[in-house]
Amino acid sequence: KRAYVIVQKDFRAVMGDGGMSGRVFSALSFIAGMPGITQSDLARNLGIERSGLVAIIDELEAAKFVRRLAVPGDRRVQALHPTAIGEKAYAEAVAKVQLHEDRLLSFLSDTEKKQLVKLLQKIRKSEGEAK
Amino acid sequence: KRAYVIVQKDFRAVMGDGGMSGRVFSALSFIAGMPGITQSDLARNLGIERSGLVAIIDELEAAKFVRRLAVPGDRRVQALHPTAIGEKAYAEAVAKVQLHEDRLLSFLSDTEKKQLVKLLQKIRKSEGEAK
DNA sequence: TATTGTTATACTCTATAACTATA
DNA sequence: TATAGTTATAGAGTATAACAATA
Repeated sequence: KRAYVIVQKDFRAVMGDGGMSGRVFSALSFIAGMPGITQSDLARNLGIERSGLVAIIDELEAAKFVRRLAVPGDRRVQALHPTAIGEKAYAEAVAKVQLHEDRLLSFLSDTEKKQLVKLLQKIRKSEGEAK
Repeated sequence: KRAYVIVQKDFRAVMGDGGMSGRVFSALSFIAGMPGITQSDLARNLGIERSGLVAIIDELEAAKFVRRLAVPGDRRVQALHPTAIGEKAYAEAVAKVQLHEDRLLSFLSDTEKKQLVKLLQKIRKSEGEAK
């Protein structure tokens, strides 16, 4: 059962060498998938504190991957939108991660891959329910 | 496929609330399983640097869970051995982790659990091979 | 020369607390 | 009062570089 620990390390390593750090990639992933998300909501989605997210967004904004846009209705919030450059960079990062994933899972059959994904998604879905 | 990220977080959280930190638990796990292992070998097994291991062993020794013992043949090395207290604490920690794991996987059937473990072990085994 | 354990130091990631401006 | 974004600060965890003792 301790295999999990090893697997965790694998994936952290795989994510790590994409030029983009894991946390930045994750943030960009959410912003690309949910344009207009606020920083607070994004922090909740990422499971980190709002304060920690600031540096990540600063980095993404400095790289011109993301813009902070004012929202008409509520002047407190700043909606996060991916730029064209950001979307391109994200697509490239996804491709890289995909490559590593494929290599890592190359010795599993398609059926096994599907099984694995199904099982992990089941675990993930139950996440919120467990008290 | 992004389910992995979520799952990683789950397991880190699960490991984290055992009173013992994840890295200390992992170290104790290896020492209990391979009594007499040297610090350098243990660091290699854990995938961290020798320097970082010192604090962990200091902590385990302060808690009387582990002893550093001189080795007759080579006066540079210090063999790590679990104490009776350490072995008891380890067994209890394992039980705690097991409980959380069971809870987390409670909605999977036995067959599914076996499948999952088999798949993850396959990934783990290939780890060293990938270049 | 190489290796073991160690210290010192710096960097990354994250959390907590406090602040501001809005609501 | 409550919330969004921010700053400052501190704590883990890890890595690198250097050192003394030993091989």
